[in-house]
Amino acid sequence: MMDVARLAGVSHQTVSRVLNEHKNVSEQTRLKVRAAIAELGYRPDRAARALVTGTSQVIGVVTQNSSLYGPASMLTAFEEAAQATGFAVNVGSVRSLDERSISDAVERHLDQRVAGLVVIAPVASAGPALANLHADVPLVTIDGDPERSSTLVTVDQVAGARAATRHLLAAGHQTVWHISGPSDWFDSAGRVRGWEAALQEAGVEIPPLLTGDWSAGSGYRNGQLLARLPDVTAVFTANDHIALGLLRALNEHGRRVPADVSIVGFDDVPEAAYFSPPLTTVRPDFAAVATATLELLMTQIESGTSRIGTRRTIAPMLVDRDSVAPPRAGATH
Amino acid sequence: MMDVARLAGVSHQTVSRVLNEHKNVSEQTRLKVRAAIAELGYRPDRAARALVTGTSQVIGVVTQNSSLYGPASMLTAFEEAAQATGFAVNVGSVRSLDERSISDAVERHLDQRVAGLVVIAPVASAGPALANLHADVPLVTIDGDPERSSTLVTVDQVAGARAATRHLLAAGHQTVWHISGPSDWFDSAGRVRGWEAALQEAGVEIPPLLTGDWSAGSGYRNGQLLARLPDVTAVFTANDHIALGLLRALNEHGRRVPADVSIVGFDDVPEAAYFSPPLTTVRPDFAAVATATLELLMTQIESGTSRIGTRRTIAPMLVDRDSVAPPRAGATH
DNA sequence: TCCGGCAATGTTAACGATCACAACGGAGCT
DNA sequence: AGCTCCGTTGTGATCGTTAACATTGCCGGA
Repeated sequence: MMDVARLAGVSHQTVSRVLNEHKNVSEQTRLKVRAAIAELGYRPDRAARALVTGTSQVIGVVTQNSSLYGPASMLTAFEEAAQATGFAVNVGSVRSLDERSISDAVERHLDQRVAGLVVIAPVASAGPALANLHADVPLVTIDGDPERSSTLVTVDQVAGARAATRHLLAAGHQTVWHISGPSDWFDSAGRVRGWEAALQEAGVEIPPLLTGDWSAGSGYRNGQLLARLPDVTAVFTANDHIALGLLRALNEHGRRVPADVSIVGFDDVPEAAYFSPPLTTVRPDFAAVATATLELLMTQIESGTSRIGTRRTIAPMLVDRDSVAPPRAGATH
Repeated sequence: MMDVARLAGVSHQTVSRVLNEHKNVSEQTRLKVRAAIAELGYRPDRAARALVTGTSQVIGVVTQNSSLYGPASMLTAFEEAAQATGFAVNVGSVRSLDERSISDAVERHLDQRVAGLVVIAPVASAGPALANLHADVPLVTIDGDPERSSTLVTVDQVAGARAATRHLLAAGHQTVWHISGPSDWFDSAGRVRGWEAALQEAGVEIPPLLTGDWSAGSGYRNGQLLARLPDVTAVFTANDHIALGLLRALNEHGRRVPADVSIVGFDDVPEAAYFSPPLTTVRPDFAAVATATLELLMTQIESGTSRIGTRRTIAPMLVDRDSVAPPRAGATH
């Protein structure tokens, strides 16, 4: 930095001012300094800056290391968004989402003096870990606990599930079954509530809930059961992979989709359009989640305030493909 | 740090020595210092350390932002491995893998003074970007250019493809068709070579190559073609998603898998076991790739040397499921 | 006894930026 | 003319750590 200053014939402080785009620098010296910077190929040392300002240009993201489609998509979307603002993204993945693991990951990030923290915390156990966070770091939670998190961005699971269920009902089905995600996930709980709400609104019987774990395997296992119940003509699954497993189970039992059973999934994974048949599903807008998250985080970082109680909800969208059809006349009841 | 020193009744330098596990510190003072650290909840400032040592405890990873299964899996696997060694991981994703984008991402990481760099660079265009890297940062390339990269970890695509092709041949098929990935990917090229080699070794006709782009859609489109060719009884696809699209195309044309056509995929995505039928595929060991990468990188970081010309190849494994069967007697020729 | 050597500890000076404050000079007002 | 104000620039001090070197005290050998 001294070299740049010398070459430009100014003081190091003026160089710093140019770097930080201070207003009170004359156009002339600004140009001189920029020229010197370019000539020497100088780049400011982030560490030195972090040392004196007490904050870095890094955002920490805590997520689970599984390659679940939702969290993974959010991570990349967020990373891309953050890049545009000049912030770097530090990932700290945790193997399981228990309180201890999350606390550890958060601590690691705090160690690194991150400017802000994004926690993708879809399960209840993440709540306490964040509540005990003494430090006043800007923090935004994605898919976190609606009861606890002060700043939260979330996909509107209830609306998505309701749309999926209504879509099946509208096709003429008596009722709709549901294979849910793990019960401790908020996403899962929200989808269950939306499903129930839609059935209730339609004044229709609510079938027993089947529970999965997001995996195709759990869809397959629950499908073994559903395939044996002739009553079942419509199923809403908590995600597309469960739907894939279900598809296979129905296949094996000779029940055709959508002729015998209609299915709606959730997530719209890229392959969903190539299931057999192409899957009607609900698409959450992960890019919008990422953008909203970044926006809220930046507001906190810039204002110096932490934990503004803001909530942002992103509405998902039903993608209609070929896995839904009216029930066969007189098939049930 | 001064506070800790005062409380322990030593100098700040001694505290630093304890922190860095220097040898010449008496057991007694070490304990005193540790106690003081614990009591005050002190944690060293990474930025200050980075400033004086000139290096951080951060590893930068450059990858593409698409959610392709392979790269995404490697990223999480690597992140987890790095965590164990106390290193943080900074992701810099790029939208496309052209030279410019990669250079930019690398520059961003260099700005952050990363201790080492991992580039997941599966396409040829990444080569020049890395070659022009003036700085002497420890660097490991994953799936990079075998001709250029000095330190490289890679899945043995050729071996995997050869195993897949042989498996189909062993089932009794006359020959094996192939739908490849994008032609500028090394992974893709390797799988094509392995496929060709296996056919050649068997002294069997090599059918024309079909080209896809990793997506299920490309599998479907190529499948439209293959489904019309009665000769086709065995197909090896460059990944599982292409296989899924192919499966649907065959389905639509009334060709059954594996009765009429046998398929082998690549990647073993978690859902592959629940395709209809469950997909026989080749599983690369992403965790092993991550471990090897970290190991090579750490060697470079610790020794201070950069770019040791080491190459590590990870052998994949064939996972046999239900998408392969012998051809029907007298089906062809 | 004296001295070299070594282990344990302390002292001072960096590292490279920003911040707080001071200094300068020209414009505009009384 | 003299004063204030403000835009522009420069001058230390400072952030929290490690590196380099200095110091102390004890041990063992000549």
